[in-house]
Amino acid sequence: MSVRERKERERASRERLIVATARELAEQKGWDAVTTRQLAERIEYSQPVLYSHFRGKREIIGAVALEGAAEMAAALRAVTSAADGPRVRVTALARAYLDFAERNPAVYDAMFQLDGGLAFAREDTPEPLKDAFAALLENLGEVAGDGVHPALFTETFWAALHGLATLTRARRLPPEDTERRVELLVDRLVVV
Amino acid sequence: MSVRERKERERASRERLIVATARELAEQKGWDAVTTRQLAERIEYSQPVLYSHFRGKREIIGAVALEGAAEMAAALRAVTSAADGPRVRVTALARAYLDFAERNPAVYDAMFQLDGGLAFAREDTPEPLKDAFAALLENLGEVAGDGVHPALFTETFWAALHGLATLTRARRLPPEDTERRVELLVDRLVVV
DNA sequence: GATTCGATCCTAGCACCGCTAGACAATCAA
DNA sequence: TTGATTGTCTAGCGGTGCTAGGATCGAATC
Repeated sequence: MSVRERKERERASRERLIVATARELAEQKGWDAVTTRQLAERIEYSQPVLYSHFRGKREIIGAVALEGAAEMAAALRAVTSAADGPRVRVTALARAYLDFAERNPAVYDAMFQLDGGLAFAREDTPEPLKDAFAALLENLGEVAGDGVHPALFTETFWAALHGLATLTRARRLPPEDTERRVELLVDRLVVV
Repeated sequence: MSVRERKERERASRERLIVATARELAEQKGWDAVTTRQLAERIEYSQPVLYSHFRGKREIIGAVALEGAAEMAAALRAVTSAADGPRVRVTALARAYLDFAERNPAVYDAMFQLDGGLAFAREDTPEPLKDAFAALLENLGEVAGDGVHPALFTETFWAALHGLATLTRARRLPPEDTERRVELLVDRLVVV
């Protein structure tokens, strides 16, 4: 059975290569440049190989999104665990969120802008997505204020961050004042 | 010169037809279905005719975006002028904004998600876009609170609305609680 | 009224896209 | 060694945005 196992390992390894390469290509040249042909050439296999791992391009985007969600959750927890006081934590959280979006625009798009075929806010939502939301909830729930449901507050705060991230990157908002917008958001929304 | 003028009128009329048809098609079947072939067939001309009016698909999206911006500005002013008291006005504004986004998803995408080749937040920004932002600023500036720049406040509030609109439509947020999220946003952000 | 000539529009085609059928080669079991 | 199975590739389908070049048509001139 060891031969079979080796093959399975190799196959899993190639799948990771596909996802990593798609991500890399997307960050370098944008998702438009992530064509099945380009991707196949970069991994040095033919196009149909991609379809033996994923149903199509959509699923590849979804895989990148899941990878990104796990990273984002880790990044958020890293900064919030190092901050003490709810107010300081939330500020750090907001900055880390926007920082992640800015540093990984393609991954962020895969998560929240593109269609990766993933289900959000449901029971069958993939674990990494649930966990990323949980990372937000952990820090935002405690500053929701009396009578405001923690999840609802988290959703609203998240939406505001998402709006800042996307409008800024789409050049709809000038990037200079991002920090002041974050401060305003935290000042007004957070109840300490 | 009357012949020339008639031709110019017809040409302008055809241009409006292209934009209106693109918008209609986008709302019916999504922007992916707005291909130059589909569009050409619907207006009953050949593909190259499109390129005698617009540089390419991007510019057509841009034209739809401008049309949408003018409409949105009008819609926002319509509801805010009928509401008295800053607080009530802002609530009405927020609802009208999200309502516009929900009723005209393709137009909203053209304005804020897709690349229509338009410049935002600059001197050379097209007038309809400036005016749509102005419609927000008119109502939001007065509730920014002391020491907070009206434009900065408007940008932040807008970003929050944009986040709600896009995450909800992309099924990242459950649609049921939209109203409560808006209330929370207005409650916390607005200073009366 | 016939004829030129320029504007206008269409046919045909380019290089690319996502995706897949079917041929082929490599590997395994008997 | 043979036969079946698995894996991968080549080639191709119908689609995309966009454009070159020829046909057509109508206005202006003789």
